[in-house]
Amino acid sequence: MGRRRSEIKRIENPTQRQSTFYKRRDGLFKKARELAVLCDADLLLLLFSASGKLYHFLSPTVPSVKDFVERYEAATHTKVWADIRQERRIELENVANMCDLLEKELRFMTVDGGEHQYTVPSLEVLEHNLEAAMHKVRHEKDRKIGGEISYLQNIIRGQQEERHGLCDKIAHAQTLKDVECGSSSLSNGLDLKLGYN
Amino acid sequence: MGRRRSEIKRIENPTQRQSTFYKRRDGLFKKARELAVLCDADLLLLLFSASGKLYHFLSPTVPSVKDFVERYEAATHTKVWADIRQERRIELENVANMCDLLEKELRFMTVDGGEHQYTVPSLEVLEHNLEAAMHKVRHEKDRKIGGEISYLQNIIRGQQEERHGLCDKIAHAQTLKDVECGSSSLSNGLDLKLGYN
DNA sequence: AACTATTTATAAGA
DNA sequence: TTCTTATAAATAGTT
Repeated sequence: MGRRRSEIKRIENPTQRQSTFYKRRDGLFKKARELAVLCDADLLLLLFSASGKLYHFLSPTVPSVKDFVERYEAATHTKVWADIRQERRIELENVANMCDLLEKELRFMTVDGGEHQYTVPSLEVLEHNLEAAMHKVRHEKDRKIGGEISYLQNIIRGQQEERHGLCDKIAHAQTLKDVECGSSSLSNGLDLKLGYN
Repeated sequence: MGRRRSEIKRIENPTQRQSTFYKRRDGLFKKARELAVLCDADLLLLLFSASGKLYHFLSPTVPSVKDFVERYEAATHTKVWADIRQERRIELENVANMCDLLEKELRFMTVDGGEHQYTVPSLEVLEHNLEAAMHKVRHEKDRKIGGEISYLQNIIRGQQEERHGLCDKIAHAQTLKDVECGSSSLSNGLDLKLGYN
């Protein structure tokens, strides 16, 4: 519909192609809207220009692209996102299984009841592991307690030293006092220097 | 474009609506295809009739609906499936975290090294748990071994009884033989009846 | 973007 | 449905 009949093949002239794109794009969207309204149909139209620009139309009755594609999935039984979901599901199951295993093992090791379905050899492995763990825990505890004790001992030692120092000072002060009281005051400064430096 | 100018509003007559739907659907798809070819554009057109029937068109350059919607996502920054992915990711993370926790705890309990970041009280709890678990494992082992022993004992007992029976029978047979050889054959039947019933 | 000459789409009718 | 056809609408080439 125009001045001349046009073949349906790619328009090589970029200016002409762009012009035609605008006109026909508007026409297409208009037709899409009209169809939706006139015939009570739902439609989604996504359009990328050659330059990558996006134009889209969604009939007003449809809330979102997601809902629409889900409807499409349901209609075609062609699960658009099935692979992603599948991947995720498998990944999740693997982790969950691992988790279950660990939890089961752990539950047996702690106090709550578990199913008594262990064989004697596996129980012996468990016993061995527990014994090893016990030693480890005890060692760790001792180390920690040891550390705390030596920390406290250090504090005490420090305090004792401090106290010693104080005692000495007090003792010295006492001596000075005694000296001061019982002798001449001439040799005071000298005495201090000799005895405490 | 027809015999008369038509308003763009829902066609109430179902027959007419259906007819118009067919015509305009064909027109729309034709226009879509032409636009794609003439202007080198990519487009996706999903259409549901009022009765729920699906018609779709995907420009030949685009391999799938999924790819197209992904392109749409990239263009709009409107993550169509973001929420699903998010949900899954969170779910997965939760399980993985739980798994890590359990594994860490378990690793400490078994032989390999872990980070020594436990406090003394938590080590005492661990020690207590391990002791409890140890008792449980030992008890379970004993129970199993006990069970197997008594099972074997039963078998032995059975075999012993069987052997006893056989011995008796042999002894009896011997007796019979002795009697048969050393006495008259008159009282044979009576002897048997009295002694072994 | 606006203007037409033309082509194309389609409403109504068969 | 599908075809026909009168007419409305779209648009190619042009300005």
